[in-house]
Amino acid sequence: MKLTDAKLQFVASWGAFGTHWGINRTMAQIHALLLVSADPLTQDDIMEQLNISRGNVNMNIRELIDWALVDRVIVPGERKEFFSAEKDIWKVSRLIIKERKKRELDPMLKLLDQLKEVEGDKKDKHIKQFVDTVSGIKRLGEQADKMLDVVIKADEHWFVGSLMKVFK
Amino acid sequence: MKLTDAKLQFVASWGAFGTHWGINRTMAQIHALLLVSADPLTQDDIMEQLNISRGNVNMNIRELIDWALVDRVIVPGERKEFFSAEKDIWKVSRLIIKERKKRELDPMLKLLDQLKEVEGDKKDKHIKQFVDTVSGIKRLGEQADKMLDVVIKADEHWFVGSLMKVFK
DNA sequence: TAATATTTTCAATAAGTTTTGAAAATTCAG
DNA sequence: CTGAATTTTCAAAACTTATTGAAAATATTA
Repeated sequence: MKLTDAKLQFVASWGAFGTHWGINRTMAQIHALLLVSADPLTQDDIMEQLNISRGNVNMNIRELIDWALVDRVIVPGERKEFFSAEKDIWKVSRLIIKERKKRELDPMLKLLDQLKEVEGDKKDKHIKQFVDTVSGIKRLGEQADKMLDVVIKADEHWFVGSLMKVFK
Repeated sequence: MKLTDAKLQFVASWGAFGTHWGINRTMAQIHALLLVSADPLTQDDIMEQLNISRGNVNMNIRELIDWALVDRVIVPGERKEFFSAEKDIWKVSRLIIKERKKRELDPMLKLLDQLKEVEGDKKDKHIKQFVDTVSGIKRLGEQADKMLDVVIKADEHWFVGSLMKVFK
């Protein structure tokens, strides 16, 4: 397979993949394109390669910068802005985990804490089922939370070396 | 907070949560409702409690059964079908991990394998960047794959006991 | 400073996804 | 078997989300 086709397929698949993870298709595609590009690209490069509008590129690039997955790059002698993706894939995954944890897991744990405080007789089977379910999810979430904190702080070497002993 | 309100809020939040994970809002809401219900419910119960149409309930229940998160329950003397959610939340999370791994991670790894075989001079910086990125993602994916396999097979006791020693 | 290039915004529109509801199919009791 | 209850299907409608593109804002050069 030729490089151009391989890139196209990678970008398309990464985009489809993203949609299963609550990430907008174009954002994932732009990210994929920048990941496999050796040099930084301009908005026009991205517009052209992905066949999308300027506004679309602009908004999604900003979102990627927000997630710290993409950086603005100054190219001396060039007036346009260039963009480049963080290439260390372990760092990328840590950035994504960190952001999603903050946006999703943390608020969910806060809510579950409140819901446990439901009024009524804890012996009543309907109350009991509710409290048990909510508590169970909370315990699971807290374990996930701890685990993700460790992963976020780990580097690849530690991760593969130390953690993977457990996961033989 | 009263049980009825707490349930409503749980169902609504779980639904919103689901949309960040590529899961349709109603499917997540039905799942949430069944999780906190002490007894199995019929399609009519769910229609009434969530204010949604019969067709909608039917399609989403089928999807939940597909994921093995919900079971049809026969209630003796009743003509209608009843539905009940798997209540062990650790088992639930393992079922979800298993299914998403199969549907998403496994195909992605297969694709990455093909893309590594791109034609051309591996010394060329554009080829190199592509191969390096794809290989890096593949390595990450393989570690995740192994780790998830262990988690899928683990029970809560092992998980909390043994894994959490690593994650002090 | 003015002229020009570049980036950003956002209302309108398009595309994609979910939901409805009524008709068709199936199941079940008598 | 018959008829009522129940479940399933799926085309059309409603809703949600993503995209466009042109105008406004900003930055850069001379």
